[in-house]
Amino acid sequence: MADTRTPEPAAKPAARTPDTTRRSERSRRAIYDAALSLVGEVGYPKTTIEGIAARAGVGKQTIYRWWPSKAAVLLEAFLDLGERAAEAAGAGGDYEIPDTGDLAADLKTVLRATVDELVDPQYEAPSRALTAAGIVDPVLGAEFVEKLLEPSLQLYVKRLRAAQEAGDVRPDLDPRVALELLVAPLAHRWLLRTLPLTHAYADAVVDCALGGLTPR
Amino acid sequence: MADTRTPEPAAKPAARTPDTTRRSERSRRAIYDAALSLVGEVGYPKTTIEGIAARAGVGKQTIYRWWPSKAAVLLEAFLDLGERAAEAAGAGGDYEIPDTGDLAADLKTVLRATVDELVDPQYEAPSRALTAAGIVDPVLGAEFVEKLLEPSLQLYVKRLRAAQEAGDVRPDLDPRVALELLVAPLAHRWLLRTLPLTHAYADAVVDCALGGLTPR
Amino acid sequence: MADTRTPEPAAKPAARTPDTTRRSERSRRAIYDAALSLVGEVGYPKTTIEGIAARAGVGKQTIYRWWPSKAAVLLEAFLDLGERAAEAAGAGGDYEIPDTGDLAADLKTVLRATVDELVDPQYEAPSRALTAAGIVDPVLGAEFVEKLLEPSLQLYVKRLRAAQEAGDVRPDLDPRVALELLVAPLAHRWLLRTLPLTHAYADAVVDCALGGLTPR
Amino acid sequence: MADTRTPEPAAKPAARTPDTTRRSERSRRAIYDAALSLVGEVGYPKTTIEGIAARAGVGKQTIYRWWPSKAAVLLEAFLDLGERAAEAAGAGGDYEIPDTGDLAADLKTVLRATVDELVDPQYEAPSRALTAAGIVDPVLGAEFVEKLLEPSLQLYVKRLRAAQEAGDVRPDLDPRVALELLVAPLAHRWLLRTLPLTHAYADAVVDCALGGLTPR
DNA sequence: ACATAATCGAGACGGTACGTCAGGTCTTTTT
DNA sequence: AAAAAGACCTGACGTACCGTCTCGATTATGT
Repeated sequence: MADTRTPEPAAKPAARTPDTTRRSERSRRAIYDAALSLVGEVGYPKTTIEGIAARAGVGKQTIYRWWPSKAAVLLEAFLDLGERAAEAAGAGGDYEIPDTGDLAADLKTVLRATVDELVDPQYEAPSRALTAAGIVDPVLGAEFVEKLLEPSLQLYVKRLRAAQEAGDVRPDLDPRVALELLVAPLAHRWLLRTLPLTHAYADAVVDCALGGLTPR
Repeated sequence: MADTRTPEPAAKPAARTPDTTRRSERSRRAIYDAALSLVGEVGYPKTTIEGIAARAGVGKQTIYRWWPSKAAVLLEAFLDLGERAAEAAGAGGDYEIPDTGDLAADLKTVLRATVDELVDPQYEAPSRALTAAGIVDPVLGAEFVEKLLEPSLQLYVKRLRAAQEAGDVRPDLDPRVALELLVAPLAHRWLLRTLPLTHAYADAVVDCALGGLTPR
Repeated sequence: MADTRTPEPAAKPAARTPDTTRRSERSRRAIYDAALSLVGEVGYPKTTIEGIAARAGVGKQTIYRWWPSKAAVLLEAFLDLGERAAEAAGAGGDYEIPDTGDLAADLKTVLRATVDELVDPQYEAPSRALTAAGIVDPVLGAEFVEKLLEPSLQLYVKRLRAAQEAGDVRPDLDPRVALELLVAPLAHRWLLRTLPLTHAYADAVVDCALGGLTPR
Repeated sequence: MADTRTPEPAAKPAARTPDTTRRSERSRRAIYDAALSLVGEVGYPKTTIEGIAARAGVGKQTIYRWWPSKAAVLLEAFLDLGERAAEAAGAGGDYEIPDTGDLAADLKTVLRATVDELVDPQYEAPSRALTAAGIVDPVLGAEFVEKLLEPSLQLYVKRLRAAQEAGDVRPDLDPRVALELLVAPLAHRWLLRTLPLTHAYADAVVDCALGGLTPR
């Protein structure tokens, strides 16, 4: 969508900018599909560009022409997967955290859904792979955060701001910090597999974060 | 003739167990050093087993004999680094979270130290690499958590239990959940580089987690 | 005490001379057997010193102590095989080409036997391997010729000299040249597999060599 | 061309057939040169595929793609050397044994030339290596004989047939047997280094073979 | 008879080369 | 002009052996 616009008038003289208008949509789709299925089947490290090209019925150069790395392919494929899922599910592209007036309940709803998504076997392999790649490669990591993570986090910022206005959250708090108190524990358990990631845990995190550790 | 008799009652014929007593201490040290320095210099993905062997002045087989993978080498090297640092620093091998009676202050002290360690350039590359490898490879991840992470987390459990007895923390809380409220946000920022990881952030997390998000 | 004296007035200080009297006969036998059987089974190039040691139930060093190379092991093993065969077959260690007075018949008898030996599957693999190794390595080749080939050739020299005295062979001929006219064609066919090596061919060679190519 | 079609309904899935038309002539030449020079310098056993690739400035895979073994590379390199030498020397690609009417003289001419070639240091190392490899490996040996040896031998067959028609050679003789009486002794001395290989020896073999061993 | 010393089995070690796999570039032909 | 195909150089993979070396544990004399 935003894809059709050339993202850069290319400052770099060495930047070989292939003509986006002539790009084969068929190939791109096939590459996305091949990349995701391969990561699911054999894991990220054993997924190779040659393998993706072969399964997609595509020349290697077609991949190298449009993506700088295996991780970049997977990131785009994953974004595309999300978009397609969004299109399929809801008409509107934008999600919101519900605001029923009951902050705790709203947060539990959302975090439970997050738990479900994280443990969904279809998504797990590629998102782990992507996260791990981003941890090691700062450039990829920045893109990962910007395109995939930050939009979701902004939803929390919005909901928490509303809660502050409603008097449900202390007004002096930075919503960025608050949000991380809610989201980071789930991410932690998922990434490091320290303990099982369940709905009960999501509830406990919400209660604990809202009420604080100290007695009242 | 001797071939026909099973020299081992073991089931797995593939289990080649080299003789640990004959192992060369010199080689092991050299491999640890080479692995850590290479990861620091060229990054984890460009660190190769051949490279480690070459820099350590060691045959490749000596690495393959004792470790199953590059990640395993690095994990052990990192553990060894920790041990040596511990030996050098303090006489006793055991650390504790201080207990001055002021829980918030104690936690801030520890989390600030954690921040310092995470951004220490010497440790950053290998620990990122290791964490990322553990995220993708469950076996390695389990080992990483068990040997490196869990011991640290237990210190929080202990300190929080003490705080519960002292009435500084709500007695109904699971210390594991509480601890993650404190630790996970730091890990989150460090791993995903969403926002800068500072002492101020550590303090904010402690205040926020102890006091809770809702007004009192 | 014996250690302090240099066991050899030799120039080479590196000359490690193991004590032959303490040598293990069991090991030597086992090494011979292992070497011959391995060459028969997997061929000469895939026969390794480690493999011989393993099959013989012997340490690698025991081989390196007594032989300079794989080829040397095999050569000795082959010589030993010949000796044992000789001991088993005839009482006397010395062979002779029969002298019935009929030179052609005597030569045919011997050359037919040679054909049989060359195509014997048990001997073929090791002797091909040995010959090939000697072709490439002059030192080994010299030993091969001296210990294995030359003794046989001397039998022809003797028989041909007798034939010259009896007036059956032209007196001006060099027996060395004459002998090669008889033996080399067989060796040629065997080594290069140009055409089948048969009794009929042995007979043809004898007739042709004795009578000459030109009409009489 | 027929190569590119046929995706193959064939049974063998292992049959990887690279596209000959896209082959790099530069690489092939470089590999031939590197192989021959290395064999000349360090000998056949110490010539490695890695070494050939390095000297030729070629990837190892480029060798493995087109040849099954080190020996096969050398064989082709040697054949190519012969072809180039032939092109350089004479216009016509075909050689003949001269027919001056004096069979003995003609044979001596050719066999002396053969002697010269065999002791030529440039050719000696690779041809010994090739011969030895062919002795041990029947497949290679067959190719060696067919492509390198047999064409030369056919020249003898032709000359000997002519001699038979001219009445210089007994008409009942098989030219294949006769030819081996002439050629094999030279090969024997060359391969096994029993005695020096000289022009005088070539002459003696011719005289002896033509006249026969028995007195006339 | 027993201490002495070399050989023995075993196998870890620093290396070299193997044959394979994939990366990323380049070229050729097809669409 | 991009795409499918795939040959090419590069370099790492993990394995197999090389020949050296160090370990106890046998032997096997030679005082």
